[in-house]
Amino acid sequence: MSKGFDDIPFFDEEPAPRQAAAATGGIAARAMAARDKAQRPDYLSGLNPEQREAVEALEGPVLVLAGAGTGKTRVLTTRIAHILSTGRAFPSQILAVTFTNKAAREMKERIGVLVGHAVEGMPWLGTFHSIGVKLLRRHAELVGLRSDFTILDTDDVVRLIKQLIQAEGLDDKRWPAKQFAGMIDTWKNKGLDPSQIPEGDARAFANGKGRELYAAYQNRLLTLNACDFGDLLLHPIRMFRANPDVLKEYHGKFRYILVDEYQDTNTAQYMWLRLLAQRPRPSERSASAGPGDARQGQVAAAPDRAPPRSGDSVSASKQQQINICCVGDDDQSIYGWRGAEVDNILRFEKDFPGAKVIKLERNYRSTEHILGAAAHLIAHNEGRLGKTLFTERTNPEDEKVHVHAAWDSEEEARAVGEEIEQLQRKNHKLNDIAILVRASFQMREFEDRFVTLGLNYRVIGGPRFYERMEIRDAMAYFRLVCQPADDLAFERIVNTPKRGLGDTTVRTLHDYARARDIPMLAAASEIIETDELKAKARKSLFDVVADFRRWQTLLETTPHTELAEQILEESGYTAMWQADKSAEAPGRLENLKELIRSMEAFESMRGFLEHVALVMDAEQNENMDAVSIMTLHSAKGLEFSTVFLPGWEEGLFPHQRALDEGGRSGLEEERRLAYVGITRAKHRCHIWFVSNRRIHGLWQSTLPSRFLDELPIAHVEVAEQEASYGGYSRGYGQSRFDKADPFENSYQTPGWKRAQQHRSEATRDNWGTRSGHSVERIGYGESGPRTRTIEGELVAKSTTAEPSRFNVGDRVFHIKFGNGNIAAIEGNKLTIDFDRAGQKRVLDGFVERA
DNA sequence: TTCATTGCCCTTTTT
DNA sequence: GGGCAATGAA
Repeated sequence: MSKGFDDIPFFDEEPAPRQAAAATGGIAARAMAARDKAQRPDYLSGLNPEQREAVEALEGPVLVLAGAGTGKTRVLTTRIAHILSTGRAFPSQILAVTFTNKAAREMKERIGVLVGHAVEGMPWLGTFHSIGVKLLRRHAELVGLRSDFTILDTDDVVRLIKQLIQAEGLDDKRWPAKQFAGMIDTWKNKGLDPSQIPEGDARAFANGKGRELYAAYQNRLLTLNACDFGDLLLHPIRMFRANPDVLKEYHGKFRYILVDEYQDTNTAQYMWLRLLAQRPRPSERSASAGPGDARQGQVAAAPDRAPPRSGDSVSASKQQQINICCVGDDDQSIYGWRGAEVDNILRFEKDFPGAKVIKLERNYRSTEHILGAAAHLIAHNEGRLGKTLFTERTNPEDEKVHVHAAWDSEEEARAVGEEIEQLQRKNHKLNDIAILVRASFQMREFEDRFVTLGLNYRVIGGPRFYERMEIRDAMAYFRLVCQPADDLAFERIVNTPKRGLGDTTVRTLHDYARARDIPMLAAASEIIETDELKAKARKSLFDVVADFRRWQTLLETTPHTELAEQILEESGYTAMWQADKSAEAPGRLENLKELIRSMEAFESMRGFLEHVALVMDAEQNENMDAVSIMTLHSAKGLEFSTVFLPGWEEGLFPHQRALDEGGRSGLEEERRLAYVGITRAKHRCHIWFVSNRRIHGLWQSTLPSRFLDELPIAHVEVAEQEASYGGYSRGYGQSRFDKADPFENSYQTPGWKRAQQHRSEATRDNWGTRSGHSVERIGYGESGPRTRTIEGELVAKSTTAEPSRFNVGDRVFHIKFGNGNIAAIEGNKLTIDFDRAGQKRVLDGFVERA
């Protein structure tokens, strides 16, 4: 974020009079408002005072800082309902943006419940991208597109960039297209045109040709009449800047702007919102020439494509205020790595002078232990707006947050599995249970275990339906029928199924098309009239062209699902998979059927294609009772009765790369992620760490996460686990937890001191960013689950220690698993075949001779 | 064109 | 260690 941004006034120095909004609603509206004041409508009655304030503060900018589980969505939806039912705006005058389709869908449903039919008329409720598409379809020509432009997904983009890299005569090995796609994405998140990217960035790629390559990419997109996801935001920004009259039209249109998850907005989204929420000063010349923009130095009108901007000053007649309301939680900002600017939320009051800030701190989700743990953890972050969640529901029965240690990830998975089975026996629904991991590779172990146990699970956020090869192939056919200029689609399927149109043919065709500046399909229909291709290829291509011509004519006459089926049939695509005898072929055919089925819900093939471009996920069956396994990132916004948080180890969580690349702020984002994880839990939260984890195929001894140190002892209980605390020799029957202070004395033992030393050395060596860290460790040494974490670490070292006092075959007793025979010994780790509990790995400190 | 070998990556992910 | 993608040989 550039400096000097702060002092750019967001609104006119003198905001329009507040009553303006109500006045435009007319007398009826005012009367309705008055009536509503007198007798509160139902929908307001269930709100707490802060929520109500957030709902009723309809005029002027509002920032709602909504902590986890404080009824954020409720406030948003009720606010919209309130605006509508008090007659302050028509549904079409409300702009409500979310980040995900899921959030948009949910909002729509919930507003529907509150106000009934009116939601149908809320055309501007959607994701940033879907609203961007809507704007662009209307004004495509202003940015050099036609309104039937296609939206490319990341896969298309990478393929396209690869072509460009090769066209530049560069080595596509040395300069991976994927990497460059990522760079473009980053630039676009920041709202940067090719001319505006930092010199260093531009030089870093493709022998210094980064900027040229980016520009070439943008040109290619225009030729293809296509957009990538970033363009869905940037084109509208360009369009508004270059066409103040169009912007003015929308200023007149949107009375109320609502933004969900404001902490996740990136710079481009911020600029987009700013344009829409800001009314230009009367004296100000066209928007793109404003001093603010010059200083910002970001998106300018595309010089060669955009029409000349009018020099007219904007006539700012007396207009009603645009009322923006942003809802978010700075503590849940976890998408910094993909361009989100927490700053946007931290800076809100400066951006929107006179903004009302409302904090929602009353939590309706979690027990006080869970909240206490989460709050204490997140308090270690600096630069927060500072909220403290509280709950009024206290229950002595509530469990503390559990911290468990395990020897390795396998044991971790096994123990979690057991715990889930126990919950299941107590009639807990699996749907209420989630395992939230830091990185997706952690999922595998749990999946394996659950398969063995026969425990239902669902992985959320895996490879998506629309990303599957067969679906993308089929979609490419449909796209090409609807949009003959879609060269990427053409190249994808021209030889799928195999038609003998290999690289050489496609290359020839490609060159032909480029030379004449026409789409490849058009080039194909020309080239088959010439003798540039060999007879065989020409015949094949002739058939392809004929097919597409036929399908295009059918587009208007045949029902789209029927046509889709026909296309897959006639192209030989279905036949291709039918002939395939590999294991996944039947599944793919099934997916294709599913694809056709899902088209039924749409009016036309075009409508369907648009949906798929924007909504990459397909609904999955929620009917099954199953444990959810997902990453912490995808868990945001969800809640579960019981949450397992495995893998709290240094290097994994916080992730090493976050520390290396993000430094202090990287660490803080990791901590927010931990906060998000804990606050997903309603009743039970189990945190795990292991002593050994396999990373990149190598077993590594790991240290417990520093986040464990940052949990408050008052709300945390370190669970007694059969393994992993092996060095911890204490008699059975006298639990540590029988004592008032379970950690009594333990931090004075030589073992603890040794471990602490080891630990601080390790951390000093590995993390320069930790220099100031000891300050953060509240209560280190006096309280906190230090002992156990340390013991867990000691175990890792103790494997090579003295020989075990047991021998293979010994009969032993374990307090939890009962009697068994030792099957194997590795250091102090025993593998024991228990009579009743089966084979377990246990540390020898926990068994005695039977 | 297909299969096999080799090499490379390995945090998080929406649209 | 393993999965995937690209390359090279048959």
